[in-house]
Amino acid sequence: MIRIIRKALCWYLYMDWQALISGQPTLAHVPESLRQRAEPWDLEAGEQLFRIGGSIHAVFTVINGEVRLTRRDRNGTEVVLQRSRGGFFAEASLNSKAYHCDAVAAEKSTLLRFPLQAFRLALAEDAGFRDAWMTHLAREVRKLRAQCERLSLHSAAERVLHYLESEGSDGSVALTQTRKAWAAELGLSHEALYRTLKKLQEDAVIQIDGNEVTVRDRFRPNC
Amino acid sequence: MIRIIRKALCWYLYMDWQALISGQPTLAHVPESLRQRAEPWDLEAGEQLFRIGGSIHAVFTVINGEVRLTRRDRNGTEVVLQRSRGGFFAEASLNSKAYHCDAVAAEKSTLLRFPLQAFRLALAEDAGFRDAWMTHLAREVRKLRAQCERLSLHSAAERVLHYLESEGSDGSVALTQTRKAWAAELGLSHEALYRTLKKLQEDAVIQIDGNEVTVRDRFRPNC
DNA sequence: CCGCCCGTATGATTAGAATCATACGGAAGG
DNA sequence: CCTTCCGTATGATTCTAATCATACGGGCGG
Repeated sequence: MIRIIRKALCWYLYMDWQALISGQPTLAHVPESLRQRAEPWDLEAGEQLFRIGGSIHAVFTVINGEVRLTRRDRNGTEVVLQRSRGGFFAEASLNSKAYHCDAVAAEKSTLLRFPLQAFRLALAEDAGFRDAWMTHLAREVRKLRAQCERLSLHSAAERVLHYLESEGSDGSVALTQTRKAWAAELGLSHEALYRTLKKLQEDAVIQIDGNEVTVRDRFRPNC
Repeated sequence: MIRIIRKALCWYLYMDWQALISGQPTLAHVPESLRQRAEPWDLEAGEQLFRIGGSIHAVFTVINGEVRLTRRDRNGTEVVLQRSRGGFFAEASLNSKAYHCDAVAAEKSTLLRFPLQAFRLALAEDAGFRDAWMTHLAREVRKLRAQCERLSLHSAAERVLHYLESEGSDGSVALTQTRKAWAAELGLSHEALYRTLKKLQEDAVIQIDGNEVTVRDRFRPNC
């Protein structure tokens, strides 16, 4: 009887993982032993995951929804350190004893919770998982550095073109998100993005075909 | 004779490493075997480190100066993916075969060059170094995510306060860089930063004492 | 010792994005 | 089927930070 239940559970989790991996490739390398210890966690908007100073018992990844890591200054003003709409967050908590910020679900969200010790053990013992984790972190660093450079640009058009060049292949990007979300990622109001895209199209700098945005050739040097 | 030279070399490198480590704590965990294979590299302004498509033979850390990772779109416009003024850059190249961008020294710079295979070997065999590397990457991710949030803020004052809260301890930061450099990190013109600091001081929101910048208490709730 | 460069600092002007307002259409839900 | 909500889209206005200009002082090299 128990065996049957366990089988059903395994099957359920198998299905689950296939779906998760397609959204987050890093999860493909989570070893079986750690998968079995992962727990789905549903949160309502406003629910708190952990508080600053609290001891760390788990690491999390966002399946859907949004989690915000925040701090309050002594005047009570809230400062958002990080917004996560998918993937791991607070990766540095793996090497910490206590949290350095608060975490709250900004909307109805689903997370996956990995017990800290099990995660650390998996990293220590499974070389494949460890390599995947280092690769994940390195990619994240690369992506974030490019995003910082982009956000340092002062014009909306420059940010859009930087995005196409740095996130796309050969100046072409297939958008996987809404334009409002894209605007937020670019640090622009959605109105500014709509206007900029329109202008860039009119000036024949880019070409938009549904969700496919491409930088056009402008100057064809005589060669 | 060779032994003596080797000894002198070791002494020289030892001195070197102590200085390097104080600037970049991550280097403290580089194992001896890898240290011996590290080579200092001096570059003039404009000199190229590697080209897009080139195969990867080494990883680098910036000792001083500035390195820029760039790409050119097909119209020749240069896009800066990353500027590094200290520390490792292009960490993701550890897991790549070929570079995905160009790298050029933006000014006269000194780097440290680690042969790729030796670096990988050290990561695979030295658990302490590996942990330090993962910690380094995780911290970098944390810092960059906070910086992205900060750059997404639209007002100069908000960025300054966010910086004090996220990079400082208890709302207080000891600046280690010039204000011009700080302005660049905040994505502001230096003029805008000077004005904002002045205004925030006048409004008694912050207090500046040399390089020490602190958020002041404003509302003392009756408690 | 003098001149140059750079960081600091402030004023005037301007460009450009945020904000507020309004509208439309499609999807989801009652 | 109708209502509601959200993403898309555009116009008008406001506001802030970029830009240009100028000035001052300290450090460094000739």
